[in-house]
Amino acid sequence: MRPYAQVLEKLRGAGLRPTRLRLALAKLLFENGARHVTAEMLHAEAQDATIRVSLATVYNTLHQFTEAGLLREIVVDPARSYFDTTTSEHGHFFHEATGFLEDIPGGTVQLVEMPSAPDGTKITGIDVVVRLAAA
Amino acid sequence: MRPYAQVLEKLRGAGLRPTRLRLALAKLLFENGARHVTAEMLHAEAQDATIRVSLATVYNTLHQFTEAGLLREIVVDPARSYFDTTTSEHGHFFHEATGFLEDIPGGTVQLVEMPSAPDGTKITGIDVVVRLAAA
DNA sequence: AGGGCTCTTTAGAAGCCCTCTATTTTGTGT
DNA sequence: ACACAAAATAGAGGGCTTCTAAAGAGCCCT
Repeated sequence: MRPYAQVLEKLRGAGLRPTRLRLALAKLLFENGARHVTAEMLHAEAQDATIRVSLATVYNTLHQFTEAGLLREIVVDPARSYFDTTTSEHGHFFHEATGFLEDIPGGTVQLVEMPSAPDGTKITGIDVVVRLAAA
Repeated sequence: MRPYAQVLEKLRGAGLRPTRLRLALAKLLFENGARHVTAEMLHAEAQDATIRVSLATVYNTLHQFTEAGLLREIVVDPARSYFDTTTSEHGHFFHEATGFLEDIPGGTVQLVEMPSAPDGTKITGIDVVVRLAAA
């Protein structure tokens, strides 16, 4: 198999130099389905895959990917930042007890009415987070 | 005027001892209309009103009020926690550049369809945040 | 291919919110 | 008032994230 062809294209398309680490992290992120990761999770995963990378680089990379539109940052937990590999508009379930974050399945969560942005502003994103506890 | 009657009732109703600082902070919070404050903002305000209170107490108080249902915590910014004096379900505009948080006016933001909670969980809250940038 | 310039990566320190701890202060029921 | 329990405090400590300065890797041009 040609392991890096896809992610390589992805990085090129985003105008990011395809460095070794970016390729490796991109592979972890984008070749395992829809994912929601924290910096620490991704760092640990990289270690497990014997990719030597510093936590600072993981943060850098996540932010660069986010700016390039490959990731979307989801703010649900004051203590941690999550990054979502699905960048289109969609809602999330957040399990408060475990910190597990997942997409809301079954089509997009939609608002009855689009709120109109205050004067002098424009809407850059709409986040819908449904918080969950054990039943 | 009888300055503390209202907030006193509020604290009593929530089962919180009406201490001097709680009364003072509650007054700042609840007698100035709908508000969205961070711990630091409230602390600064208290100082300005010549209320000597430590930041730790402000945090304690905000959390106690939140648990008692007098406030609602809004997670919009990874760097800061906001507390909202309006506790009913409603959406927010968040001005990313300034950190200013406000209610979405004109009736409640509503979802087209209520998502069903995953097995073994129950919904504890739904947050809708509309992010804004300068037009 | 090699040189040089720029962009990346790194480790460690530092920053920022926020929480914890141990002590002092305040409120409350008797 | 008294004594007990709850609350407030200062300061240290913690966790996540960012910064800094130095080393390394990628890329373009000849």
